[in-house]
Amino acid sequence: MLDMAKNSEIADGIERRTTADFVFERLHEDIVSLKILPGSKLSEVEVARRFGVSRQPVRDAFARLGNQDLLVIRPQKATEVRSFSMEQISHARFVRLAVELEVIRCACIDPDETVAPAIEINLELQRAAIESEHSDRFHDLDYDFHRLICEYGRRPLAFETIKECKQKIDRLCVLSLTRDSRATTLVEDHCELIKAIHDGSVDEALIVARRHLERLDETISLIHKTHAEYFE
Amino acid sequence: MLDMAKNSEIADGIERRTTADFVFERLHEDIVSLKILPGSKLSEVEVARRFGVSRQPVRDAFARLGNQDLLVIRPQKATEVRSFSMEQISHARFVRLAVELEVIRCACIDPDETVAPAIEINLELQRAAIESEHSDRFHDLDYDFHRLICEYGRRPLAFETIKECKQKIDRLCVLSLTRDSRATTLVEDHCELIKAIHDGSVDEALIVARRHLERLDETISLIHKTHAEYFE
DNA sequence: ATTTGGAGACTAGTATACAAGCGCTGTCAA
DNA sequence: TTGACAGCGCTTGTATACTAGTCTCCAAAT
Repeated sequence: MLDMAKNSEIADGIERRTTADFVFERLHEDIVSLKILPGSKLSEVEVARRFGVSRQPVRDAFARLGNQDLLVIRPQKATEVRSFSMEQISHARFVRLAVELEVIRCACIDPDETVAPAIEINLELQRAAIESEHSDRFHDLDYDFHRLICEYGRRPLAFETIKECKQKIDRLCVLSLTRDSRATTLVEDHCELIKAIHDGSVDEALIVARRHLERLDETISLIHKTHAEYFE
Repeated sequence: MLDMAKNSEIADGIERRTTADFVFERLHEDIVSLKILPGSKLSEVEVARRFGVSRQPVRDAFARLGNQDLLVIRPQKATEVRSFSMEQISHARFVRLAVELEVIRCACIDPDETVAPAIEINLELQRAAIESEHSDRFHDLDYDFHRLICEYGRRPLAFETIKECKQKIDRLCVLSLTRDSRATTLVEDHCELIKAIHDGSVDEALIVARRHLERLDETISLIHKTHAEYFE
């Protein structure tokens, strides 16, 4: 309870970390990992008591989470964890697809070849990860892969946008257990994509990318059916 | 000073409006319209005094503006209005382009024809607006046009994303005075775009859209040269 | 002349107290 | 039995006091 005060002091190596930061990160993690389920009510005072802080930093943290669409805050009403909306999920996926496609187009036209080696290494590691069946490891590598693609297309900031979309969808996909079974297919997609970009065949690359991201859709609609209670 | 308290009470027709909302909106407007210039320092107490409220709602408003990248807030340091960054502007334009292209692709493949009449009317009004040289009116219609395109492609939420990007760029473009001279060209773009979509020629539509959004680039780089002091 | 140290006036972060709206629940009357 | 209404406990919103960093400027020492 009180030990967090110490944490917030010791961890300020580069930037000053506030209590609000701490509360925010903890809550964020709990919400994204579904330790706190959609629809749950969160009281400022209750959370404040739990963390041993005053309401103020909790309030700040709530506001930030609200801005990320994770909480719905209404004056004088209990703020609650936002439940999933098929529209929003679909929109996040749409934006991600749009941005990713455009990044790939950039990569085809004017690639930053200094990034190419890193991609090759990443692909190798992906293959290794699925052989040794480290699905967490693969997940990290997949994340890196899409980041590298953005750098390859000289659009590093695009990954920030992609990341935001990804987070919204990932929160949902925590509910899915079929993740790793698809890993092999996903790696194949990645390889095909890189090959197409190397060959400079824009259209082919875009088709592969589209197919790659569409694989999520079945997972999403499956979850929609099996976990309807978390949808609004 | 105190009259705003009344304002916040009378305006809550649909949803409860808080003092923080009020402060946020006022500041937002002032920042976006460049009444408050990039680099300006904003003090919580000073703003609170100016609006005749306590620091708390101002703090909330600051946090929100910070989340929109309009303010840079650092612990124990004066928060200031974020100056423009060419990277961010360019990124916003990139995301907007990506999303808009994908929306148009949707509109070509599976358009919501119930929206078509509204678009026709909008185009007519655009022509009327530039003839009577109402540039503000044209700006509103342009806004509506891009909203309608999203509905036409059955992606209404996409406009929210486009709007966010637009806002970031528009804040910069307030500095430009050459807006209206281009109106005629822009309307022509709009018409061409709609025609291409109607004809179902996806590639043509995408080319037109690309060209349309690229027109912003010269304006942006012009401002970058003439107003370097507002860039970081 | 340059540097350094410290006072004071800033900054934002936090804690606490109070105000005010919403919703439930229990009671009382029809 | 059922409906309405009052009151209470919950929620968040706001105000204020206090803490603690940061900056600036000026004076004193080198």
